[in-house]
Amino acid sequence: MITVDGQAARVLTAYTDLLVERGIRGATLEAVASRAGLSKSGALHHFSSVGALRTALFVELRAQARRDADELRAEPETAVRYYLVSSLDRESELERLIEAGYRIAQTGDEAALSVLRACRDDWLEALVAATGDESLARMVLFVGDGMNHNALMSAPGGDEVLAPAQVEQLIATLEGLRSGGASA
Amino acid sequence: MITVDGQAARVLTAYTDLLVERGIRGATLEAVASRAGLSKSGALHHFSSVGALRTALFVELRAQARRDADELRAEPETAVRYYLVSSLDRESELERLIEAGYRIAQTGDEAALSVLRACRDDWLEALVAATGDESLARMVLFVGDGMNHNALMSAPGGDEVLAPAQVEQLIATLEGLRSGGASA
DNA sequence: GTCTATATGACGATAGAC
DNA sequence: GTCTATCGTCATATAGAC
Repeated sequence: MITVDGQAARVLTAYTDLLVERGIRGATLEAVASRAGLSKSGALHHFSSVGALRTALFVELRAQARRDADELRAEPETAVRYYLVSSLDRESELERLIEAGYRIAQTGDEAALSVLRACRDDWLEALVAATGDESLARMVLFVGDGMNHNALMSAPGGDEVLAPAQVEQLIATLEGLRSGGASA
Repeated sequence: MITVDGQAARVLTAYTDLLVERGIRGATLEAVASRAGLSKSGALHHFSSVGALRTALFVELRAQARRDADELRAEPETAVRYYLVSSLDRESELERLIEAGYRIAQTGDEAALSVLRACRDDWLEALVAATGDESLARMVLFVGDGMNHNALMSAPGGDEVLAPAQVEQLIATLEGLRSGGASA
């Protein structure tokens, strides 16, 4: 967490984790407070309402997404691989924030949708800058979202849809489009 | 609706629509009943509980997905285009059912996840059969999911991320991988 | 800062009249 | 089949003690 400190960060982390692990219905104020080791009122001392907690999550997500897009730009050669591989890293704080934001967005929350759109635009721009090919950048973005979407619905301990070798194959195919120019 | 008739179908349609338009929080029994022109008890006469309503939605989704996969197999030449274009059709009943199922799945509902996985497996198998290329089939699946994901978070009346020309470009690129074999 | 206790409101479900 | 009325539960938020 880079936008909040101390106990507030613990509450925000608990909120994010519960959204990811149990969905909107499981991320109640009581559950969040309990995971952070506080009572409901204790948690509400740090964020004046559940709405304020959501807003804090959006700010954090936006900040981390910007950083991530900057890293993509800094290493244009490995940008495609980096974007796809990190999309699949279910342990990273950024991926957890994205997923949490997405869950909130699915209740119809306009602010969440707006933040997610802004993040996507950051990544698309960074991928365009890194590859110099808008069509390829869009495809990488979509494949990443698609892989992500599928990872989110995999069975708890079940077989992965996407074995490491298959991820490599996807990356190779997309990298092949890069110089080949078979697309545009 | 092919698995239910009459008033029950109206209730199920109302439930699906509300899930899509307002998310889990907006799809309450009262809202569903009201949209179907009934009181809560009136709606509960057709589905004994909200859980039964969910189950009916899963059955309907599964049935329509199977049909759709069969159509993919029946026309292997146009399967890739068909899959991608229909993924973007936000008005189709099947796409609305998928989205509704996905919203339920995000609350942690295991039955919903299981149905969505089954549908995805149907489509993947059908795309493999149609293209004869497992790697390409997976990529088409992911791109479709990614486009879908992005369409879901577009602003109400805002600019689309994906202009028709860009969709055509994506389809052309993926079709190009089909015979070219640059991937496998 | 953190707690307990409580007010207020929404939701799902049932009872019983028509 | 459909309604009105009501109960039980759970969520957010506030009041006030420590």
